[in-house]
Amino acid sequence: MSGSGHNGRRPGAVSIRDVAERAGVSIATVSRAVNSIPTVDPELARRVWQAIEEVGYLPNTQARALVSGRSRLLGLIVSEITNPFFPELVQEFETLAVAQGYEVLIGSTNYEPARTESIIRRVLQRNVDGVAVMTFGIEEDLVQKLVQREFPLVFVDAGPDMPSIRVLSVDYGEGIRQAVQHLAALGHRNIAFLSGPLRLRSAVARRDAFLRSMSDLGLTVPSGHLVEGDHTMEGGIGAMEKLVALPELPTAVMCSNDMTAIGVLHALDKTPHKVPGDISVVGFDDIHLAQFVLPPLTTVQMSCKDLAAAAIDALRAGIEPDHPKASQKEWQIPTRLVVRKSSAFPRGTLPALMEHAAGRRLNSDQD
Amino acid sequence: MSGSGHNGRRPGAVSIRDVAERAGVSIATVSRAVNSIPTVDPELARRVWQAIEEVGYLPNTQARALVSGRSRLLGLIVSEITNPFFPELVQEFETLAVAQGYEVLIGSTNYEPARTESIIRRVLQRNVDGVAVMTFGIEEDLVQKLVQREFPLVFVDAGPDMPSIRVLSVDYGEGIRQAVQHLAALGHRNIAFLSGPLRLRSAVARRDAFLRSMSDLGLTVPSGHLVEGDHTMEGGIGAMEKLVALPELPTAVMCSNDMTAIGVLHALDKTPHKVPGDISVVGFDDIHLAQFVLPPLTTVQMSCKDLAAAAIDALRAGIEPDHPKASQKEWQIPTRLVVRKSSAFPRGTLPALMEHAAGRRLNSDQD
DNA sequence: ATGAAAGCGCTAACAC
DNA sequence: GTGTTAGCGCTTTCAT
Repeated sequence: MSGSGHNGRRPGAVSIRDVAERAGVSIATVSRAVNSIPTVDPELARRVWQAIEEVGYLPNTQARALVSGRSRLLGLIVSEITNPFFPELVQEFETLAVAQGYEVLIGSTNYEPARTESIIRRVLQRNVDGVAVMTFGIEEDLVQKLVQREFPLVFVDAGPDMPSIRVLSVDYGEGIRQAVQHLAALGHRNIAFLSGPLRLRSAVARRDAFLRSMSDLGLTVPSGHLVEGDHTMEGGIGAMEKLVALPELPTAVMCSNDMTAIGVLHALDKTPHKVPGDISVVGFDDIHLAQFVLPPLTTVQMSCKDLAAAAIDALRAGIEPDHPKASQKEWQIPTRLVVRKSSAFPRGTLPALMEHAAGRRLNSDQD
Repeated sequence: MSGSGHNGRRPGAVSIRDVAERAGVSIATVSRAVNSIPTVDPELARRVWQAIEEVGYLPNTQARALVSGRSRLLGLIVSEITNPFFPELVQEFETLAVAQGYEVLIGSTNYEPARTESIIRRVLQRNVDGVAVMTFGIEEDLVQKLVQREFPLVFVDAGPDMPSIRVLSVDYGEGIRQAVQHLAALGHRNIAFLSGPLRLRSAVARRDAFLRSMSDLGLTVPSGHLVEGDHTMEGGIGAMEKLVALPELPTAVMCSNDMTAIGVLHALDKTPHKVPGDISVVGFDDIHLAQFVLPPLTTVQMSCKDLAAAAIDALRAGIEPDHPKASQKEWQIPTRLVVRKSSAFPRGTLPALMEHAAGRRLNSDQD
């Protein structure tokens, strides 16, 4: 075994030299075989692969990264990994990244500047090839430091207009319009909206999309029916309690995300109001949990898979010099309504009186 | 700028040579200053740090790892990142690791051999310093390959008896005993158990702890009241539906994890049985969600923070030659009952008749 | 206390 | 087509 330098090298470790020696070739040939360079003699290649097998060789990623200048490491920055939406995103991102030969360095900011700072440093030091910032909000410092180093960067919704920056543009409008139209078609005229924290760009975008959809239909939203939440279940409970305390209750509530909607379900469970009989509830995100709450949640789907796939595609476009989409700057992410059981006719409408017959046809998901 | 080799070095990157040049010292001195070697002249050190500041130098982790033989990378292998327990664990693990100067390479096996295989390869190639296997089950191949390379390894519950392996020993018995005694004290005699998938060592341990606690109290469990679930909400729903179909319903149901218990809550919501009026439900894990379901879940807490802290401590004990606990092989993880609102007197018992008065005193959590 | 130089494992240019 | 070699950025001897 060749490795016996001054350092604490792991005893079991095997280097390219061990393979070369065993196969009776030079280390360059081993390297070429490993990297599938076509010009290597088939017979030699065979010997190399056999030697690799025999000694259990695995190329050292650090060394590769050092010499090639590419770490094959992708940074993924999310706000909080405890919010159920993010693990699903992380999972998809990781799966796709690994499938494409990349590793993922995850950091969650928790909206804390200190953590954000630390993540940036780590990402820089590990020399990641690119960073996807999926915080759904602007973190100014973060942008600054990263932009300055000319890292390929992907943002959601946001994005200073710089050459190294690509943007995933979520089409909030489409899904939310579908949802509002769905509720309006059922007969709802009085629809409240529980927003996310308005410092988040995406929360503002969702709220605005809702207001636009409403006014397009000639519907108005009294200011009391626009409540700011914080994208947590607790926030949803709090926001709904505010709504319930109002003299006039809306017949439907749309939420900026599913966790908020689930909070609404919980808050209403403590009141005599039934979902969807008295109040319809619509979420946003379509997290896994949404299908399993009671009643199953009607929600606007923003597919984690779409998001993750687009993020990686955009990142690679920035990383790999001759990627087909190297000059593309924007990736569109669609959204769409998924109708389940938390939305129905408002009580007292004619369709509601005919509920048994009509409900089957109009409010159908899987039946 | 020194860096202009043959490779695609990032334009903004700054190397140790740039700092040395700027400070008018050798790269060795820069290295020493950066690593706080005491023998470096204070004045020179000051100049070095100033230069570092000016050029925005960050040491390249790959190079450091290559020469030192230590990557300061910790592998964390979990079963499925979509199960809510794991993100919480990952979050804690990551926070603690970063605070202690380590990075985390996460992999989720999803119980798929192909993914497991890929994770091992990645972990080996990135030359992680140690791996925490928190899958709560044995994955034979995984153990084999990792053990063979003499990686410092941490397992939960399991663990072949090898020098490089440390074990986190979760004390399932204590928390589960507390839970069973809690239910028995309330008057329950007929307690069912919904286990996890029995191929998981930890699921078997939980079930056995339950059975032991029951027999210690002289209580028996008819075989129909022992149902195998799969640690998902869907599984909990399915298992509870089986139980409901039985001629004699238990008055309390203990579950192998919280997701199963939440499934039980959902299943019962579709029946006339009320929780906790008709049936008490107890979970295991104490995930974040447990406090927010309806009713808030009485559960056995296995603290993620404890688990993560112990895992990192154990890993470092194996990695760092003169760690105080270098020879310790086992870390104890306590569990404890957290009483919330999903457990109460069985209907028809005397205490239940006096519920209003007694419930306050005996079934208290935060009131 | 400081600098020169070797070398970690690998890739890529260059020579043959 | 293959081997030799320089060098990625850094730490760590070994001289001084």
